[in-house]
Amino acid sequence: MQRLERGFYDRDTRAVALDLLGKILVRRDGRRPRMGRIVETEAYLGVHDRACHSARGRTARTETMFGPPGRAYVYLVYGMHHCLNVVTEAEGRACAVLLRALEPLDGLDSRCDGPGRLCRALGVDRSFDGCDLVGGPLALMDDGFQLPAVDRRPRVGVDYAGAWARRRLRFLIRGHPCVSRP
DNA sequence: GTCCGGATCTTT
DNA sequence: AAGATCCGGACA
Repeated sequence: MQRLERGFYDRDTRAVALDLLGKILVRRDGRRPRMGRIVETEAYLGVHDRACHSARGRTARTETMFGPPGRAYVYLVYGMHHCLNVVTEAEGRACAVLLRALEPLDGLDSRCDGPGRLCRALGVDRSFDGCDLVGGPLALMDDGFQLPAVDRRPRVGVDYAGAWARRRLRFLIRGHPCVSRP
């Protein structure tokens, strides 16, 4: 099982969102590692994407997205749920992939279908914003899993984004029971 | 300073 | 179908 390196993230965001399907997210904190397989992602394409946070400009909250690829961008939605994203492409492009659902593999007792549940299960909160996925306590691994058929759908909860809301930038493993919605 | 709406989840 | 709950961003 091999940890994904910087170059994996420094690529087209849609390619990263697709290739993250089937990879394993690991949270190490000195106890038993918690891990799950990624079954659903969404691509956010930078400052021109009206659904992407970076489209409203560079601020303290979105600073991490504007930084180098391979770091975690974590934010709070609806005042109560955290969302974990992976920064992609070259520094300054401000693109990211949202991790929406995992199939629990080890050390996880609760469901991870949905970005909020995923973060709660792994104990990820805003203190993880900016944390390096190539070298930190949060890691993405490749275990050679062969990806089955993939479906593409419009992203969830971004209806305000006009034409961008209709683009099929959500990727999921077809028919997988752990996706957040069919 | 005030106001508004959200990349959600749980409960009814 | 609705409520919880709060921060960032937009205005003034």
